Amino acid sequence: MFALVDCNNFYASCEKLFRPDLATTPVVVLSNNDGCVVARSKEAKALGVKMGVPVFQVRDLMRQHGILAFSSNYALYADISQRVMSTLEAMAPGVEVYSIDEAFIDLSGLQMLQSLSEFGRAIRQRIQKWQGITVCVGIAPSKTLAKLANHAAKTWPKTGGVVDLTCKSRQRKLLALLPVNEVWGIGGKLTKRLQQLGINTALQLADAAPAYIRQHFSVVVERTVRELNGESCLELEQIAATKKQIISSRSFGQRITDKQQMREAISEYISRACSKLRQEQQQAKHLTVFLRTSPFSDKDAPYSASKSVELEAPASDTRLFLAKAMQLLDGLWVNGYRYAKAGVMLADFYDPGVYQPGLFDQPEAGGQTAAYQKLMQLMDKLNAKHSKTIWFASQGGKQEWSMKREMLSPAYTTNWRELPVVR
DNA sequence: TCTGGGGTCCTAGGACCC
DNA sequence: TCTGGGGTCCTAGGACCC
Repeated sequence: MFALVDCNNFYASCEKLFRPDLATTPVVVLSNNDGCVVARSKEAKALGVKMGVPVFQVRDLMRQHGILAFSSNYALYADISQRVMSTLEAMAPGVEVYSIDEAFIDLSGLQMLQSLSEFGRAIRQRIQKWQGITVCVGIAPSKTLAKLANHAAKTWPKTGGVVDLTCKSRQRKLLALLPVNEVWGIGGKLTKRLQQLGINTALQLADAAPAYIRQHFSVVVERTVRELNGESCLELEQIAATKKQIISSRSFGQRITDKQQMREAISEYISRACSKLRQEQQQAKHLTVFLRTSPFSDKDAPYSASKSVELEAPASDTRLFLAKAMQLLDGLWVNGYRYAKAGVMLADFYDPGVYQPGLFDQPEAGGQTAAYQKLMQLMDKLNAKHSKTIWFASQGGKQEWSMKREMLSPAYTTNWRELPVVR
């Protein structure tokens, strides 16, 4: 038995947390670069602001109704998220942190102690009281059903924010009400293809023969069908799997047309990616660099390209990756385009020390020495206290291309200088 | 003028092996 | 006239998630 705990309007709720004056104000949170709406308070939803819409398309609507916008403040959201998750971890032995605002809980065994809906309500009350964040709880015998139960808890206030789908007949009642695209794992493309087969509701998908679905789609969709029938196919994953790739990329605050600026941006992304890599205690053997113009502009000439390189041996040395990335950039850069975005990707990971080199391999110059390790450790340590204490000259100082964040709220809980003040 | 970022998994098809 | 069968590995692309 699983519970899915999901924070309501998470980013928007975080923004309101230290702003009681905004309790009933419609609020939206924007994506990086202040580009799209990625979260909406319930007031903003009611006014018809759609998820994912570019801000410039709803500017009038926002002005008209006094909708307040915030730039993404990940330092704040990540910290509040951690507090919510540790509250959950204190209440149940098995917790899988699934995303920044939701977690699955293993309920097996807990039934003996109390009713599951009661447990759901207890979670809700405690997080409301301790973190000031409202959550909804869905309870069911499979993760996919727990997701739907949570959806129901969010949709119908009468439920009090907790829905228990233990009972088969309640499951079917809910499934009949929901269109198939509400099911976890069924996106736009699959919805279309399912509809062509006459499958429109979640219940119709649940009642399809698994073999038939396997034949027309894939094992993934087959698993979804089984899960919808209460057969648990997806386990609780408490230990986060080691990453298989690390991407660092950003759209630019303003278009880049100058190669030197692009070198700075790529250097910045390499530096971030390598520091993440060391945090994971991994080494990477594969590097990709990509850049592109805006896919939305119809008057700019489009250009998108990527190049990759294999290192001779896995590494996590920023300097080594910087050098390789600059070589790749030389092969990618074409004068005359207005570049909108670039990024780097590290892949093909190894635990330090396990890679078996080829007989004739030369270790990359400056790659794996003890001195390098000390240098990187020192850099990481300095930057952990205050990010950007120390950086590579190639990352640039002014970073004129860096992302727009014009409506950023304070890092209330993670920066001494930005603590909320009570007067 | 202005449109996010970071991931995972699966499949099909080609290359290659014996 | 008639030209195999079975398998692995890798990659690109597609789909999904939050």
